Amino acid sequence: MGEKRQKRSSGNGDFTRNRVFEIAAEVFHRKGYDNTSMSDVASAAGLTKAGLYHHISSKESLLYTVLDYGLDLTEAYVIKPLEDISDPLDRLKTMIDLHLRLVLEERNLEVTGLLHECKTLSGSDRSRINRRKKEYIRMAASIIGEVTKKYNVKDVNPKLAAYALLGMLNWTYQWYKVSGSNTREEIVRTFQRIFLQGILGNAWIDRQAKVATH
Amino acid sequence: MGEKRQKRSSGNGDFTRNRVFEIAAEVFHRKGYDNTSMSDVASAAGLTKAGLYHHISSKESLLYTVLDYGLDLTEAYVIKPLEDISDPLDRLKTMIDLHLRLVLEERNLEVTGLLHECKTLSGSDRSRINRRKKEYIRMAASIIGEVTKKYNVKDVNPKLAAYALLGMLNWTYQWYKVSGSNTREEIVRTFQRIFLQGILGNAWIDRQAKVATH
DNA sequence: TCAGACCTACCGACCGATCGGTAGGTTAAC
DNA sequence: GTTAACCTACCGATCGGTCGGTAGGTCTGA
Repeated sequence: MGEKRQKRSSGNGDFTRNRVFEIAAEVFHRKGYDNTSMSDVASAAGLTKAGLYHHISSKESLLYTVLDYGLDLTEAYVIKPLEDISDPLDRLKTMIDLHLRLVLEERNLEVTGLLHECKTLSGSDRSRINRRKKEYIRMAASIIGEVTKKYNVKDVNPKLAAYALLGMLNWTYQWYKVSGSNTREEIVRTFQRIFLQGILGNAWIDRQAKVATH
Repeated sequence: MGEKRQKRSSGNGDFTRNRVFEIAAEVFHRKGYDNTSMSDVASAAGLTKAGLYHHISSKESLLYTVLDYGLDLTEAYVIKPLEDISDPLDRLKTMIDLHLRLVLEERNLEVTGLLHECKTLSGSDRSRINRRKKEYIRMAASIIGEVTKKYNVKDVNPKLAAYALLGMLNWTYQWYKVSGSNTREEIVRTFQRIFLQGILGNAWIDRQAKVATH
């Protein structure tokens, strides 16, 4: 947001367009999508409404772009890095870490926070977003399933556990303040402990004891 | 919702008013507050807009009433019953049970689900709602603190744990379907296990073993 | 090199629709 | 006849979106 205002010229279309997306994400997050008028977005971007509409086609498409970008972030910052981790428990532990770092980062929070209130999207747009969200849940449940299998935990439904975990992680946007008293590291540590000890029990406790003596 | 349409008459004011609140909660929940027009609420209640305004003073006050009622429900269905339970662990376990039963009940979901998107409220209304919400968080953290103290758990921050728990519980409104494959009982059992074993570890496992042999 | 065609980027003014809310009248019960 | 419970008809404001037009850069050909 610290970028200098560019002189009007041809050829910097993508620059302005991306700037519009960033600003729209911030304004939508701050005021809520429905409470944000296109004039609000325009003036926050240093444009008039007509000027804004030169870059986008509709308010809804603007929201869709922002939400889709939020899912791109999730893929880049969480899903992709996990592919390199072979041990299920390490993968799950890292997933909690990366997911929290994503949603607690101020710049990303503006985007990812919006993902939970996309009722406004209609038809195909909404189902495209929902499909990507469900894929993420599926991934989480799959990791949890591998972990419980490896440690022989029988009485945990992976899908339900995934819902519990995503609730813990995503709910942070309701209470986390960057300037608050909880550091990100403390949150990560606490949530990892609650969830992993929660599903694994003794297996987790033994492992922690082993790590401590090394 | 199954109530017969009443003939116009004097003296049934409270009846109609409460009906308006219930219907407004349902419509707000289904379409979102900002996307719901007062004509929508009115026609859902079998009134015209002017007729609706005979019973309420503004759209915002209507939302406030609904949210406040949601917190009344929480107090009646969760907070009050807990006061009779002296053992901290029992109290925490029961709280998870009651909270889930509250938010998974279709009729209440319409009201409690709205509590998470009250950005629209302005000034004193919002702070009044937020105060009651914070009181609930404080209560949860306090119970957790008692439990960890009793079982000598040192490395769990009760406030952070409370946020984790409320995340698990409240996030259900994002995925729970009454007709879905998970029964309420299964959800309650799983969430109790994950959270209680998550913060207590061996103490919880030992206790479960003891209960099983009795 | 320079005129002119063409482009992107943007603006002021405006549109139809819809919003929350109201003024003032009507009906029915007591 | 008073009053609660509604109605029809309307208001000003604001919404998402568009229109015609313009400033100024770029490309092309003579």
